[in-house]
Amino acid sequence: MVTNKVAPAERGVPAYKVLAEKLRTDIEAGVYSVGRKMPTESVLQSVHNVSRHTVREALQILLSDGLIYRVQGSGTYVSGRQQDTRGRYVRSIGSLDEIIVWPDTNTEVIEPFTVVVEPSIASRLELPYIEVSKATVRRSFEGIPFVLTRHYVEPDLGAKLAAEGVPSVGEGTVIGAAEKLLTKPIMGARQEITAMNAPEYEAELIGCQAGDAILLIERLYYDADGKFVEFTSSHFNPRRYSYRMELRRRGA
Amino acid sequence: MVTNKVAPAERGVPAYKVLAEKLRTDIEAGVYSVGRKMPTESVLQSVHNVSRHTVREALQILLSDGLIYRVQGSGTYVSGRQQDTRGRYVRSIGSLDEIIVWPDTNTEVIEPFTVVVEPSIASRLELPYIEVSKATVRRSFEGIPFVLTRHYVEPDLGAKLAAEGVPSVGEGTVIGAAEKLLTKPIMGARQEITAMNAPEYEAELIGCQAGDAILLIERLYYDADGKFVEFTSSHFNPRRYSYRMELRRRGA
DNA sequence: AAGTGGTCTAGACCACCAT
DNA sequence: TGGTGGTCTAGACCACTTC
Repeated sequence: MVTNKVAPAERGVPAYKVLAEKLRTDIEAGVYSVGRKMPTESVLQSVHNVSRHTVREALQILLSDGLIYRVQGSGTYVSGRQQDTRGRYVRSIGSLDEIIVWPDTNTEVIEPFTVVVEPSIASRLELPYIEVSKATVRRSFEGIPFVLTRHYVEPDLGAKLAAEGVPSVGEGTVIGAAEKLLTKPIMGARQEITAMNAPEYEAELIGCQAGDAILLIERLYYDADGKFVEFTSSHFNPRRYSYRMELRRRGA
Repeated sequence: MVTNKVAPAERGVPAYKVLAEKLRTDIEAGVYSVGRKMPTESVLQSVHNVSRHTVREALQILLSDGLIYRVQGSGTYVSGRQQDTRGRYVRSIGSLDEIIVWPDTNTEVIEPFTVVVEPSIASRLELPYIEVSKATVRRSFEGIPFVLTRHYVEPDLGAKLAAEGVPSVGEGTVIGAAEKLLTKPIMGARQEITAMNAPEYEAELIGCQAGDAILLIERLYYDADGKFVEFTSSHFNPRRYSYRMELRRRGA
């Protein structure tokens, strides 16, 4: 019975993650220069004393992060790409983690959580009734408002959030606060992006004219059980906000 | 020497991809209802007569597509959502691979690749001169046009693509054709989404009125070396197209 | 306690690239 | 032809959920 269970190098952290972190650090430190070859799987295997499978799991992480690319029969190469930003409030969003924190912006409460009757929203959250808790907030960047967001949660959760003073002026997000009150972690969100002509109410709050084209982004957050936790509907002024994301190659 | 090499079920297609496709079809056909449990790894293993590793590779694909989610100790669940695909062409895009193929739509060439002088575009592609090759196409879904796209590549590449009859009527994408002419693979794209009021020319071609809010999506594709290969600018009619994506938790 | 997904090992054959 | 990454098997222990 061969069962060499190699103890993870750190408490509770899987070996492949430890290895991936090490390689990531090496790449960012320039140990393997851009466009050049990385060590082969075989080498990594013996150097770090793990199985090939573990090596491949580590490389898979770097691959899906776009740090490396691989060519069958040839080798593994460092790929690297720079970043840039300026002007408008540009956010690069590729995963949920980047939404839960929303740095450098301020929240302004237009309307705290109160129960309203909105069957279509309740149905989106798959609630067995027609009431939901709704709050409206506005976010600003450098003092200039750029988005109006309506948050919808089930009434119970809305009451708890309201009791904690959420949404609150300053930093933090509603979904971030909601997660702390839940047993299951937020697992993901389904997002839909479209354009619409600004209604008067929204236009005034985000600093544009009625009829101007604005971005509408709707998100449905769900927890690990697949239960929907929050629905948000955000109206963005496109001159003050740009939705940017990086698309990466997956497997092949 | 145990070496049961199970022949892939199809010509050259790996077993895990075949299995993933099968499961995807089943999910979309509603064989496993939303929010309910999928078969366990152990069951899939024996039913499809493959190793557990192969099963996990297949499930990994569905996981990264957001079709399923998994809870340790509990099981695998379908996270799919019913689509309200009435008339609109709804796409769910999470990775580059889903862009390179664009099923069920038709391409119409408005203008083939020709060299034009556009300094701002050339600069976006980081070309050392001000000329670029430009082509304009329109895509339709079920016979109804919904997007007008301008493609920009460096003049050399544009000439080669033109010689191959790209863009062409029918299926296939420009970036897909371009990749075949390159030495390095397409690695990713930087994408920016915003809204604008439709100019007259675009409005007419995508079936809306001038001034209507439309979606503008710009993409800058780059290869494994980080070299920019193509820039595209697409104007979508939001009533006929919806940009949908799944945001997932990364590390946790 | 039983069952599920998460991690890991050892070893094999294959497809492809470089020489 | 030898080396590299791609695919696959068999089996093991672990962490966690569920009963």
